[in-house]
Amino acid sequence: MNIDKDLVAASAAPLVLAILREEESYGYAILKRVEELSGGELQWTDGMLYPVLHRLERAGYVEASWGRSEAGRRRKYYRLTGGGAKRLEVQQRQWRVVDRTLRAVGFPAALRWRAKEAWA
Amino acid sequence: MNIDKDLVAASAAPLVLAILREEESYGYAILKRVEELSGGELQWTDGMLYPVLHRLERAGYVEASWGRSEAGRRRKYYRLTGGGAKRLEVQQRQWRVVDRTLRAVGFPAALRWRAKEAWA
DNA sequence: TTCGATACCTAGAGCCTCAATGCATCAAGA
DNA sequence: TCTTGATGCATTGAGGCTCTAGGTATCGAA
Repeated sequence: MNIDKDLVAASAAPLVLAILREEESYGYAILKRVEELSGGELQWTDGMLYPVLHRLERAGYVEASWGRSEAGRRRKYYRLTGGGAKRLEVQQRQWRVVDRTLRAVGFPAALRWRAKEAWA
Repeated sequence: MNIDKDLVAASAAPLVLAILREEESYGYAILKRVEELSGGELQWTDGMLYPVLHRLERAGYVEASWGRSEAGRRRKYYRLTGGGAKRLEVQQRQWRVVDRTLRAVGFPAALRWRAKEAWA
């Protein structure tokens, strides 16, 4: 599904931070994780993700370090910092406020997220 | 509550369209309605709303016409068009996809919206 | 007459996404 | 051996958006 630019912009940072809260990860894997989490509906391009990661790093919400895959490819691993965790909580609160407001004016609630197998 | 720029950008058009789906309205009243719907958490400035309304009009999602209040002040009334209604449905679907994805990665569900009197 | 609420609008700074492009490695298959 | 697809990181330029700050004007009440 095509998602509006603004909505992508609003959800990119929170989604990345929340993914890194699960465990540290790297660009390409984050891309795949987003696709998986959304049941294939969200498909980010790498060209939009890397600037987001760099911005989060500049802001101190994530830290990066170079590593390697088992196969030998270089990877840049990102970890959530303490500040990033706090930031994520703020974003969650903000998201809730907006989501509640939209529901109040007739936006339908999200359907329950079906188990992953439902798409397999 | 302060809401991030990107989240405001993402929610502004859907919220305005949804408000106009209730009934036709004008700038100042929309501002008040947003505050009311959000329980006071969202406080838009007029400087951000008017450009949004103009953009929606250019896009054909709303139509405008001048009127007057009982007291005689001039008002520009906006109505949702057929295209705007369709657009709103698309935005609702998009919002749901993103919201579900965020929940899948640990975002808390919105608390049930309490009755308006709860804030009075 | 002055102030707060009502009511509209715009300009410029600054920020962001997106598409396109580039570089490089690895595994698999022709 | 060579090519292709997946993996992996990054930047640039065009275009679009919000936000702050400002401007104009009317009405009712103090």
